[in-house]
Amino acid sequence: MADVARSAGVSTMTVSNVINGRPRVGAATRERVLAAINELGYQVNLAARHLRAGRTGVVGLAVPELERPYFGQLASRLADRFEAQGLRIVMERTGASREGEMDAVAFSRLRMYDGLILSVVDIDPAELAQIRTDAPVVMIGERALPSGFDHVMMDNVDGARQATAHLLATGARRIAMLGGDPTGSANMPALRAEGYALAHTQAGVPMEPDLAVRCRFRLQDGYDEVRRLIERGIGFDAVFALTDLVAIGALRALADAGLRVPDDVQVVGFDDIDEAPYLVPSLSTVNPGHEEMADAITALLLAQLNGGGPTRDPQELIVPAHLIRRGTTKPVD
Amino acid sequence: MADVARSAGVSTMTVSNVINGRPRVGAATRERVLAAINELGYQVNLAARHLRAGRTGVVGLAVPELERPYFGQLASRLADRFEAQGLRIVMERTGASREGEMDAVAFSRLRMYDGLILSVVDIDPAELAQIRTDAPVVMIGERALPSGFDHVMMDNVDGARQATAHLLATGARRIAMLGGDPTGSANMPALRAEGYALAHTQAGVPMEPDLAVRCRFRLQDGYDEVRRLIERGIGFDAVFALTDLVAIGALRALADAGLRVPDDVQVVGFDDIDEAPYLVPSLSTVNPGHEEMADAITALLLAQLNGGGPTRDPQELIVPAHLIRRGTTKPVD
DNA sequence: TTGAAAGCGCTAACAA
DNA sequence: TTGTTAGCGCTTTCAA
Repeated sequence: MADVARSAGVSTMTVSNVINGRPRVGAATRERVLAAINELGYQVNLAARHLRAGRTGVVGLAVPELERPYFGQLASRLADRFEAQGLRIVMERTGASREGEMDAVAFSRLRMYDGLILSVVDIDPAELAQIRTDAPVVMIGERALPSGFDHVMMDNVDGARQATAHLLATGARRIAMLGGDPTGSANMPALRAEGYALAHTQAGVPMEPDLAVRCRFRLQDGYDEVRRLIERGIGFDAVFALTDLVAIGALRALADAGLRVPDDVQVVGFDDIDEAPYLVPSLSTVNPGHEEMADAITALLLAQLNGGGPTRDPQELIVPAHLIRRGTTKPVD
Repeated sequence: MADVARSAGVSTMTVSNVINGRPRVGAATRERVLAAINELGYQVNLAARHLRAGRTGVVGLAVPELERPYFGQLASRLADRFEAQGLRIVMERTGASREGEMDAVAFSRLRMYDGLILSVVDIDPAELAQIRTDAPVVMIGERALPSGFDHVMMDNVDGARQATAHLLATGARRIAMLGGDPTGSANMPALRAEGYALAHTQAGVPMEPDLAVRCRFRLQDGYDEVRRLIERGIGFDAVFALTDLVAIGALRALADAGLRVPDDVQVVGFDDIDEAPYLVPSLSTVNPGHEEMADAITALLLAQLNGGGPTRDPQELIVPAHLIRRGTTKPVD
């Protein structure tokens, strides 16, 4: 900028004024400055501007994995909303690890982002609470954490309960659950497992431990675990997959085994990803309230941004989930 | 930092040394500084550090849409590679618009990113060439552009040719093409359309203009266009979808119409997204060389980063594509 | 309408 | 081992 100023025979301040389109600059001066900028190929240094301004205009979205459809679709919804406010959304991954998640918080604390939306998976609630940050942060995804952060959750328990209840109502009695994590307590698999158990209790149907299979959230995992159930001769008449991706893998394994969906085995997923209605048969799944979540996240973060940090008491919001009945489940009798 | 220094009774330089783990600091001093940091809740300001260092350790990946599986999966591959080099990948969207793409370049030029990977869709080649930037940039996605940037492409023409040739070899004679853009010349749809045409010419099979349908790359578009073809009574015995997402939409429309795949209508997609092998029937598609592209992109960008900019002549790389035969196509006789 | 001075928070280079 | 100085590139404030 100093070069430009020198070349145009003005002060850096005038250059700054021209660049930022501030009014009180003479036309001739402006011309000269613009010419110099052009000639020298000058470009603003944002790092410096941010240092000065104390803000970046960027909102970070940190998710476990960049390739999970759910997160891509969430990012897209958030980007729509934040762009309308003149803010950029950038997405990065934490690798679903404690470190990655702490890193993301650190990164935003460190003023690269004006605000951060963090999908927490592996971080310890106690550890979270310890983080001292005055940077705007909204947490998403898991259950109520005693963390002191704004927090938007989907209703994992009730969504899973609805899915399982529907399967039971359509006559299923042996429902395999793919992805349940019997160990954790506040994490997503545990919550969805809770809903699965709740529906069984409410319907007075006993659960079979062999049918609760722990697995990760990839296509391959759903496929492998269903195959394994079949090979082990463990009979089941329905599958509740903890994510749609797992459900897609399961559907493939069922087809390979010659089992018809939904006649022999019904399937319900969770997430209602964009692809769900287009599968053959179309996937019944739990819609976690996509638009409402995006709205809530946006509103909470904007409130913090405008308020200069987490001034209010931390908000906790649970967005209602609802079951979408499609082709992989039978109609209720 | 000054506060910390004052509180610990040392200079800011010593604080800096402690924070960055530099060796020559007395143990007692270090303790005192750490205590002060802790007590004051001090956090480094990265904007300042970047201003100083002239680099950010971040590589930007700008793609048309965050929710397209292809890009999520590409991002994941790139993140693996760059993280191994101690660099963060952050992903943002351009909206497939000229402005968005120019913005992305501007943003990186402006030193928010050490380097940028840009998936170009809508930007004008001439305009691109004009951009004066000494920031490391690698372009991906489209055909050779006279742009002066490093550029990694998939082999759109040959991939489409292989897909179409396979359909012709299995007996298909009326192949609908979904997504072809008859107008553009250097863009992806046009290139894939070129491969489609080439295969017809080589096989001596005439093309039917009604079968080349222009559409966008969403699930819904594939669905709508196939429905429309059927409603208009335009017969076809195969579909070449310009992306896998479009293919998935098409498969759904075929199923709705009671057409069996691959017996009545064969289908081939393009991209080989992770979901393709898990569909029922599994999707035959063109693998554009995922790993090779990620390797090439990483190598080119790292070379620029280490060389301090685009010092070499710009490189252009075309990664070979290959057809993956799965369940939506018939075996060759 | 324009400019000079000061400082955002950090660290390289050098001095003590 | 620790401290001083200077400056990265920008913009706010105040003066001309």
